[in-house]
Amino acid sequence: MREEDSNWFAKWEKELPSPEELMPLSQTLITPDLALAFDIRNPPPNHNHQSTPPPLQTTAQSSQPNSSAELDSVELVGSGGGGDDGGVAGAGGGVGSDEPARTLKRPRLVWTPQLHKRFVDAVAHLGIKNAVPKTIMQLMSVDGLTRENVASHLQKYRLYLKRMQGISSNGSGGVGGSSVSVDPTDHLFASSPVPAHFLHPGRPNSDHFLPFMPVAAMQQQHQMAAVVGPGQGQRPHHHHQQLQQQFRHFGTSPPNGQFDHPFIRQSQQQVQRMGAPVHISNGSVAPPLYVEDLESPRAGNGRKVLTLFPTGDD
DNA sequence: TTATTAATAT
DNA sequence: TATATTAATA
Repeated sequence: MREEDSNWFAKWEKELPSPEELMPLSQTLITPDLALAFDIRNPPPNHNHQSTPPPLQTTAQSSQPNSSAELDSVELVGSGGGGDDGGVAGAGGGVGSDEPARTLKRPRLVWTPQLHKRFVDAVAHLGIKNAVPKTIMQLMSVDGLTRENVASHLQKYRLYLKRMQGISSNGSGGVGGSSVSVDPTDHLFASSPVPAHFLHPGRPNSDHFLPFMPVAAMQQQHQMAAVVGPGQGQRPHHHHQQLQQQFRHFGTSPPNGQFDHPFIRQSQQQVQRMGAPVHISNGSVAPPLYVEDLESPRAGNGRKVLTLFPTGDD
């Protein structure tokens, strides 16, 4: 009975990111606006406090076919609105003179599977209870991520979870049968496993045999700005397999559906991240790490997009 | 003040 | 389409 719970719990825990994965994995999401505002173009010296991981990429990820440097995180695609170019004016040109860095519009954030995974992991760690935008954002430790970003994503994610709950007893063997099934829009969410308790929050005693989502090989977007122009469909994707196993876990929480984390304390403003040297918009900002201008990979119409990906695995 | 949600905008 | 933004509400 309970052991079953422990079962999935252990299973799930295995997938959880280790502290080492979580902390240092801070993504380098830099808002171009911020960068521009600071007029930074080169990476400032890394002021580590003491034990910050160095050069990352410890694993056998030696090959980075990316000739464009190890730009591993940010990618912006210019936009303008297909066919419509008159939108630039205004603040766009004035950047640099004033310090509108405070009220600049950031480019759209692209939720890559990796980023989403961090999101899910964070929520899993926090428990549904504490999984509120602010907290999630803090736990994620992603540079440049705003509460709004998370809130927006969380909203959609919750809807997704709700949809998933709807289909519990669906044998759905028929391929050509009914409809309930994969929504093309759920691909992103499907790329990350959903903790069981997410689906049934108030059901500690459910010995439902969880069908478990086929987390087999899912689609994976490579580093590519997912920009789509109006009329231009973005269909073809790259298929890749991703498998990252991690061990090590902390947090001894009972499989009750929710738990909270002992650490991650937020006083008021100063969030002592476990060591993530990330600080961004929030009163004082430390110069971002680095920015790099990349040419739009394939922006049909050119929409400003910000995509960040982690040190990933390929 | 933040969180949540629906509606709406880009 | 995916994400942002807004407005209303708790």
